[in-house]
Amino acid sequence: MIRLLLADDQALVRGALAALLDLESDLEVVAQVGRGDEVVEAARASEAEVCLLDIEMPGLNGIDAAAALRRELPGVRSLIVTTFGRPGYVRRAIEAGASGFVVKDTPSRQLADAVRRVHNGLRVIDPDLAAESLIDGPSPLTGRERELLTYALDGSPVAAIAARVHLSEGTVRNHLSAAIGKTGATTRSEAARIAQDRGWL
Amino acid sequence: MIRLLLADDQALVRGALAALLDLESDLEVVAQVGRGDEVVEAARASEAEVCLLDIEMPGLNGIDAAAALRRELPGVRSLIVTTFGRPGYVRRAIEAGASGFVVKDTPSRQLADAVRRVHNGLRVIDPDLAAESLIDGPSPLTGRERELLTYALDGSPVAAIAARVHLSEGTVRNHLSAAIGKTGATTRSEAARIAQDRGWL
DNA sequence: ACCTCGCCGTGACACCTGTCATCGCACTAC
DNA sequence: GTAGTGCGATGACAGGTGTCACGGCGAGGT
Repeated sequence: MIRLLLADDQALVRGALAALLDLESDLEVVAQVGRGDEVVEAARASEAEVCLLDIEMPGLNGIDAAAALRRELPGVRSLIVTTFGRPGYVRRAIEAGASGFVVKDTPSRQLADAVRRVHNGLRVIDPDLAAESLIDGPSPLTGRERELLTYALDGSPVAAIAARVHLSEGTVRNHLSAAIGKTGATTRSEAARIAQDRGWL
Repeated sequence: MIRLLLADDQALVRGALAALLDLESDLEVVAQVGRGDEVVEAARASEAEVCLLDIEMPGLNGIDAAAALRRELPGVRSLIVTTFGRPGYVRRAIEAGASGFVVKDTPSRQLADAVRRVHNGLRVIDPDLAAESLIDGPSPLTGRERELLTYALDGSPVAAIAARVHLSEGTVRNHLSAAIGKTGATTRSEAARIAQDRGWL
C-alpha cells in the first residue's frame, strides 16, 4: 500500500484526484492540503511516501515545496503534477529534488503508474518536456532581471516598478532592456510573458 | 440515474472528475470530451442530461458550447465548472443558457449536489460571484476595443497590432486609449490584464 | 593582483505611446 | 430629421520607453 499526499489549491481537483487514485487497490490517499506551506507538516503527520504537488499554490509553490520535502523528509518522494509544461519548470523541479513531472493533460490511466514508478525510485518525466528543457537551457536571467520582470507582468509603467523596488527609473530600464534582449522581445511586457511561458519566473 | 457529459481539456482532471462523480450511486458519466466543439455531438450520441463544461477549451469555449447546447439540444442542462471565477464569465454563462456556475475550488463534496440541482431544473451559482457580477455590471467595451485588447495581451507594440488588424496606428491608439480609460488602467497591457480578469475578453 | 560578472546609477537620444481635438461615415432610435 | 453611438482616420503634443555609453562598487574565480 503506497501512502499518498495530494497538494493542489483547487479543492475540486484535489478531491477528484483522490477519488481517482483511491480506485487503485495498492494506493491510499492519506492527506490532502491546499497550500504549499502545509505540505511538509502534513507529510510528516500522515507518514506519506509519495507527494503529488501542483506548482501554482498559495504560500509556497510546488517546486519549493519539493525542495523543502527533500530537506526535511528525505525519504519522501515527490511528483509534480501541473497544468503548465514549461521547460524551466521541469529543470527547476528536478534540481529541487522532485522524482517526477507530469502535466495535467496526460491520460488519467497513467497517473497511478507514474506514482508507482516514483515510489520504486524511478524518475518519471514527460519525454517531450525533457527534450524541450534541454534545448532551451537554463534561465539566462539574473536575479534582478527576474524580479523586475515579475513586476512588469501586469503592465505597470517603469516608474511604478522603480518605486516598488526602491531603484532609479534608469536602472530599472537598463535591467528590463537586458531582459528584453535575452528573451528576444521588443517590449518589457512581451519579455515578461515570454519569460513566464518558459518558466523563468 | 442522471447521465453526465464531462468537457475539460485536461485529461487528468477529466478522468479524476469522472472517478469522483461515478462514486455517487445516482450519477453516471456517459461521455467525456476534451474540446468544446465536440460537446453537442457527444451529448446527442450519449443522450446526456447534464453537461459539465470547463471554459478554457480548444475549438470552442465552454460558454459558447453552452449556447450551442441550448440551441441544438434544449432539453440538456449545462453546468460551467471552471478555474476562474471572473464576474464577466458568470454573466455571459447565464446569458448563454447555462444552468449553473461553479469554480474549481469549491469542496468536491458539493459537486454532486450541484449536478442534482441542475438536473432538477434549479440554478446553481456561487453567491459571491453572483454578487460580484452584479455590482460589476456588463462589459463597457465596444467590439473593437475588446478585439484590440486581446491582441495587446501579450505586450505587442501598437504597430504590430495595427498591422494585424489592418488599421492605422492612430486608430489603434485611440481605441486602446478608450479601453485604458474604461478599465482605469494607465497602460494598454495593464488594461488588457484587467479586462481579462473581469472576463471581458 | 587581475578579470569577470552582477548590480546600481547617470545622461542623452530616438522612438513609441497615451491623450485630445476634430473630422467623416454608417447605423439606430426617437 | 435629429441625436446618439460605434468605427476609422489625422495631426499634434507631452511624457513614457528602449537603447547605448559610461562610471563605480563588491564578490568570486584564476
